[in-house]
Amino acid sequence: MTIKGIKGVKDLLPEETPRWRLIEETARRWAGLYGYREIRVPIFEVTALFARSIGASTDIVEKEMYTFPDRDGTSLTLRPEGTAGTVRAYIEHNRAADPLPQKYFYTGPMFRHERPQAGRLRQFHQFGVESFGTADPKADVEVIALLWRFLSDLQLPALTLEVNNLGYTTDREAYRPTLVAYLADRTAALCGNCQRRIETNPLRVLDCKVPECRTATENAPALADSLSDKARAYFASVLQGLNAIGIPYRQNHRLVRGLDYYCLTTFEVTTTNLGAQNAVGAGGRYDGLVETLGGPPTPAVGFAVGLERIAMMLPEGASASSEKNRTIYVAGFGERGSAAGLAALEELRRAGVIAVSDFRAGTLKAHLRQADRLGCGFSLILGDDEAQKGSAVLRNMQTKAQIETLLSSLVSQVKNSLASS
RNA sequence: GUGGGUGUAGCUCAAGGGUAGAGCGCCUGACUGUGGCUCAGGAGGCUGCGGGUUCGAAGCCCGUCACUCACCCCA
Repeated sequence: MTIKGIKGVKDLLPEETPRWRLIEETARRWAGLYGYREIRVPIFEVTALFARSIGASTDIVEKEMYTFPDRDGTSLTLRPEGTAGTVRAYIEHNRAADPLPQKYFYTGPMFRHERPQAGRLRQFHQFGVESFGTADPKADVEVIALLWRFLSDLQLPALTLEVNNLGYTTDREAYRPTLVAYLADRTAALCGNCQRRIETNPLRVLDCKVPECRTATENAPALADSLSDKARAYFASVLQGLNAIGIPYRQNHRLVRGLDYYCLTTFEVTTTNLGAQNAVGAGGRYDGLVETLGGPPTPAVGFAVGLERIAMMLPEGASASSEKNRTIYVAGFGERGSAAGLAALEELRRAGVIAVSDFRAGTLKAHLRQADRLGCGFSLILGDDEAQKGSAVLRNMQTKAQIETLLSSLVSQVKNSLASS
């Protein structure tokens, strides 16, 4: 029995990595343009970190974490998301004491033990940003703008931005009983899951996709109606900011995030063709989290996007710039020719020219076939005859034009040809 | 955790009880030092695995594993 990869964990083969580089480079570029700096935090942390930040009763913590004991018995967990570790690092290094705006981005693998399906894996990748220490609604606007510009730049189809106001914790605590009372009156009309949710997470009932639940909650009391003036004013400023900079959004009063730490602004960007999933990225404000994890009271906003989901949506031909036509294939054959070819390869590479060869090929025909398959712009033909003369033949693979060049002036000749093609 | 679908050549898929096939890809030759195109030839399979039914199983039955989609939940 040969060893295979783990369920829900995928290899990215060389054919696909250019698409991924395009996504990652675009993400880094936009994050940089907005003044976010990269942070790299560990891929695993003490389990308690995630339990405390994400929320002990969320699905992620209850049943989806890769948790294992360290040798001394400490419970460790592969990170299921990026915010917890970033916050931990922020606190641990006392970044609050630094007078600069604390704006971070991260990218990397996350782990959740779920049943894999389209757009959902056990090891998946996220890009995310966190803005610490700014309570101004402009910080929310900035984060949303960054998310929107980044995804728009990639030309993902049918992007929609939905925003909602969850209010302050006290607002939700005030609203919860009225919602529960409303739902309790019509449990029969709700799906089984929602009947359970009345206890565990009543707000989520509003976000249920089952049509019966949607109609049943049609006239439910809205969270928006029981928000405090302060929360309303805050959210109004966020919307005003989005209007001012031309970010199109839709208000969705039913939008509820799955993680416990969100407050005030929440948002989600959806798109099509993601199978049953439709969220590419989501985020919100989480003012209480830093304090919950033992840091000073710190306002914060952030988002995360799923890189696999972006990759699924990316137009077919999209990829980072190709290097193929700038590559020169060295066809060294025959005893002296292949020896001279090896030297030429190395010389070209040290001079900054992308140079390749297939050492399995023994004949010129086989070499040129490989050059063609690799899509190289030029081939350097170097057989025994040329080696004897101290020369080589440089062939333009498109035009078939060939020029003979001395090996002593190889690099300059090749660079000239590459530049003029 | 629950349910559906699918497992046949490197890839995409045919064959629905009677010798396992096609397209693409790969290798060789036509072209002995010139790629793509064309033509001719060739290699490649315990039909996921284990049992059962049958004279005979890729096919039917049972089990099992893998992949996949969906529920749940989420990025």
